[in-house]
Amino acid sequence: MVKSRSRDSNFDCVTCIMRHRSDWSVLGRDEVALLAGGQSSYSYSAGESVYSMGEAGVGVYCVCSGTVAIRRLDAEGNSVLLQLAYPGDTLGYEAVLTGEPHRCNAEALGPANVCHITTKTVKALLDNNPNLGLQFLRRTAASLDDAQDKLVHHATLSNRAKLAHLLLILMDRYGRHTADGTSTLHLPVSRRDLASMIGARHETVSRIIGRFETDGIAYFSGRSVRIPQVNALVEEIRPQLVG
Amino acid sequence: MVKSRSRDSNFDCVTCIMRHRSDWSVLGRDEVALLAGGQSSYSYSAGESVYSMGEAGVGVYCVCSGTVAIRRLDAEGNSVLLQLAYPGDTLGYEAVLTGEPHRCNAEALGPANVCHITTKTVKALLDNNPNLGLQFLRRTAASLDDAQDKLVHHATLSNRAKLAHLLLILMDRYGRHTADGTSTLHLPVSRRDLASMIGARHETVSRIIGRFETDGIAYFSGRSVRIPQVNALVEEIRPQLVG
DNA sequence: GGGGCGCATTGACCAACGTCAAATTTTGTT
DNA sequence: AACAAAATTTGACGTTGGTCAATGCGCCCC
Repeated sequence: MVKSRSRDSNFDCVTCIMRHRSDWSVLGRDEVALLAGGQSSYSYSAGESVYSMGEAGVGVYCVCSGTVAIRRLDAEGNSVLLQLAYPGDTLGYEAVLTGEPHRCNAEALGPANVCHITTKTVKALLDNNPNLGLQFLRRTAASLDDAQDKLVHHATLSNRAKLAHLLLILMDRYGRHTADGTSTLHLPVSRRDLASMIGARHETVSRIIGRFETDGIAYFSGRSVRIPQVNALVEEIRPQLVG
Repeated sequence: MVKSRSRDSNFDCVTCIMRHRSDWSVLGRDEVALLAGGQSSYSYSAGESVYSMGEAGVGVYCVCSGTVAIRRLDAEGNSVLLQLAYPGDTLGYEAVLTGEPHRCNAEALGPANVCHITTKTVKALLDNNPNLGLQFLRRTAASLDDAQDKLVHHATLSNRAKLAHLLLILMDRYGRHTADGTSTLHLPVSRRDLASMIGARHETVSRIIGRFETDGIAYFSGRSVRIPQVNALVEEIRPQLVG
């Protein structure tokens, strides 16, 4: 609910390194200038909201640094963490395209820089360069694919398997491998969020963590996780192998 | 697995009524002619496959009549019904856009007419008219929104509530209201598919149906459902109302 | 430094749901 | 129409995971 981001002029699309890994990489030199002209950069600290469910879209947002959590709440106030957005990811274009209010909250998980690009600028760029729209389309299709994979997992895996799977995904971005085969991981989210990501209660996650520790699969201390054998997590995902 | 669709020349994009309710409605007269030139219409009967997971995309598909089920299978062969596609819906463009193989199966649930538009034609149209890409983007964003809603439901609702919710959604398309407030519904899918749509086992769905009948909420006979009070289904969705 | 608040852990309990198996109905095919 | 195959229903049983509640921990703000 906090919204006290502060303006930050240190980020600029023209020189932004992340731009080359983002949807905006399809833009030409002139278009990047147009982008830079319609953009403002903001600094967020942990917990600050980028946009909220129900608000009208006033533009799109591009993550320059940090991690942004995309959440949706149901009628009873249960929060589900749907996606983590990383540098280079563009957020909030659904609201701009459809004119509907935002369907999700976007919240910085830690210190983050996020650029805001006005609706007017986005529409001008989409008119100017059709490849930008196709790029958004590819990105959205990938998100849809990801969401559908999650649906399949929710339908077929146990909570234990889903947590193991989630840890493997987080390993890709937050994990470090050491020489002896041990891996460590710094979780970007709370246990409650972990629970909402796999569709379980936070008490259940606590218990699964306890069982992971007694089974020697992963050891948790706060947000630090030590995983002796990454393969052991992979094994957890198969529901039950016959024989 | 069956794939014995038959060519059918009775459908033609130029005269197709569904086109005006589809993504292709953004096309101009010349573009519709181009579309019609790169298109072939096929008749499918129940169970026939439009495309399958793992196949390379050879174009996009537009549903003219009937219902097409979009399914995904996991490693163990569990099938999850992700989406029902109706006349006017366009399928399979992810594979065309990304060059990746199809991630889902598409299968006619009953007699259906589906048009196939070649990759070449689609790419020409996308080049020609940027609005087509934006239209695809809007559609994909809507699908993503839908999938995310399902994720929230999977995380927060009981199977009973999810089945009630699914029946309400199916009512919108397959339901009929009679004068006395009773509604009837002809299910387009089997109990197994119903189960996979809500992430439950088919035995569980059978039991929930039994409880709906003893509770006087809905009466099932084959694929016919009679619902005395639609509102009773709505009540089922709230997890537990305090007081 | 001292509340106060939210997060996390743990225990006890039990309802919901999955698994296995068998019986029954429906559907499709020859 | 008869048969085979698939879908559905039902029962019995065990496990998972949700609920409620109490306690401890960590962090932020005064």
